[in-house]
Amino acid sequence: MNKIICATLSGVLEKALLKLKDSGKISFETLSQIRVEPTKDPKFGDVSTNVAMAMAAQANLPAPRLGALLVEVLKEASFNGVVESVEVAGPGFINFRLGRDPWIEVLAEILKSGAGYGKSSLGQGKKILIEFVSANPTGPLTLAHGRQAAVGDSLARIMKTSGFQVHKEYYLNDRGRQMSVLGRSVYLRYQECFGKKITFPEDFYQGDYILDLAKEVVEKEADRFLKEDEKDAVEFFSKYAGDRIMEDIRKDLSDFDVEFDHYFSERAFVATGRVEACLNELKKKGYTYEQEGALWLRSTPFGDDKDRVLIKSSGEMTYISPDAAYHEDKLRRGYDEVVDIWGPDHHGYIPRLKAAVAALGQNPERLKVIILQLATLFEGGQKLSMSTRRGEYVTLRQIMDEVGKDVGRYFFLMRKTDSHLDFDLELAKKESLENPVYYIQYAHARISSIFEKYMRESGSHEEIGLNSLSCLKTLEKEEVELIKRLGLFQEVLEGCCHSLDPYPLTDYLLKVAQSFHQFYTQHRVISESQEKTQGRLALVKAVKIVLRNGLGLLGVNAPEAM
RNA sequence: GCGCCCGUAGCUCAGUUGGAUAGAGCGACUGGCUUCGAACCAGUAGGCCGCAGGUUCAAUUCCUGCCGGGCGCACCA
Repeated sequence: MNKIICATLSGVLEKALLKLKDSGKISFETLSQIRVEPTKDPKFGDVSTNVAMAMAAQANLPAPRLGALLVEVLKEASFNGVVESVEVAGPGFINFRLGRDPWIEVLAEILKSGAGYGKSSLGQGKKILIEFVSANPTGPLTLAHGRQAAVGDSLARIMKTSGFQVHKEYYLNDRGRQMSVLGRSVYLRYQECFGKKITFPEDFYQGDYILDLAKEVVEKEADRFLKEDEKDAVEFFSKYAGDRIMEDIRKDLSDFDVEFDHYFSERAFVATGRVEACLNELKKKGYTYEQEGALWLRSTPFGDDKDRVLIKSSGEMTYISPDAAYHEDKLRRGYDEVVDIWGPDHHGYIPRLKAAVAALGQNPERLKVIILQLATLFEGGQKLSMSTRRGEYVTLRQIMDEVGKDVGRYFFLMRKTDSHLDFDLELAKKESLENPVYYIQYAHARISSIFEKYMRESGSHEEIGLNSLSCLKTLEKEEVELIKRLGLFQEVLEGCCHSLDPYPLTDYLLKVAQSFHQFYTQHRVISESQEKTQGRLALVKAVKIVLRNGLGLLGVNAPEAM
């Protein structure tokens, strides 16, 4: 909430403690850190502190007794109308109840900042590179990519708002074995189109889209690849299929409101010779050795649990070679922190990559990996099983078609990144109270409708603004709760940055909507009293601002009407 | 076997730098629209916070050991 208030109060508390010490009523050596925090339950007042409990042992007094002494001193202090009452409760908490003014200040700040409310300088301009999705261009984006896209993009938006410079990157794995298998898969289907008998290997891409791509080529190029050399043909098909699939991926992302600043091509990167240079550097530093025809990285001294192969005995690079070079490159590009979002199946890869990066002379601490747990799709309590190999999976496109972008994004974000997510399609499709997205959007639409009614009936077109706040002479319980909630916005965003997880914001917005609905059913905004009406319009406008800004960070629309 | 994640209400989950009587949504039950959108609100029922120790004024939270579930431990990516 209002940090200034908390800081002021802790200053006052400190003085009170010293005063008690001077008067000989208590004794202590060092002042333990004073914490003043918003309460979670209004019956404990608005803000509370644990000093009495923290200092009890030193002062050699029971906490409630020390609390009582402090309250006595505090009652004599002047708070300039900020604090209404102070009392000691429970095991020794000192609870403050605030007067009207601090709450009006919170609203003033929101109305003043408008679309900028929520911005902070937490990041101090630190440069962050966040890499996510990075799906191989060998098939459509799936449910799992959808969650990554939602988390990565929303986290980037939140961090930007919190004063970080954020750059979003997609690592395009457009070379290597996978691409060649893709090319071969399409090539086989192509031959099949001309009635040629083929056997389609199990580890090739099974999905229907492979056949679709083959048909496209038949249409455009007719049978010319039947005559061509297989190697040339496969090369063409790899490139063609990869490019076409990538087009679809970009379209999917764009429709999901996820825009990358940069698509980083592995093929182009390898072509620069940087990967080789890194391998040479490792050799030169003596971090490699040859064994059984392969080149190994001595990664164990850097915290890995075994050494890793960089170049296979076949002469091909393993995945780690270009990946280590890529991460070294990212760290050298001048970012303070480099964040990756990976699936849980890659978590074992973290020590390996960090070791490689460290061997290349970069500080592995600057590399942060978010392991995003999987999402399982449910329909009416029934788990939908997926198998990429069999070509049975649900695509992000299907999700968007079925539930829409707003619901999709919100659902992907409504669990911690650490937690497995059950995505209930049936619930997501419901346009009812059970669906949290509608619950929040409904609050926003309701407020819009209040303004519409007000404009219509009063004929006024004046902006409701700061000057209306003075009309709020007194505050009802529900109004205080609502304002208190609104004031927590920045802190919630800071929490998201700290834990690298947009989840807390989804929960917060739900609570803002709840506080609003509670207020709404208890009190009327537009009433007989001009003054009350003006004041409450200012209040709900502030609610609208927070909902809109918050939803925007999640990539969810804030509709005027539903 | 080793590593990571998760065990909290019937179900899905919050509870992030340790705080007061452990919360929310769904489901169940009860009540509230002549009034700004009832896509809403109020109330009731429902708990060995997986188990056992430890750290301290205070542990769902931190540490250790077990139990149960998921995932990983490649010259795959």
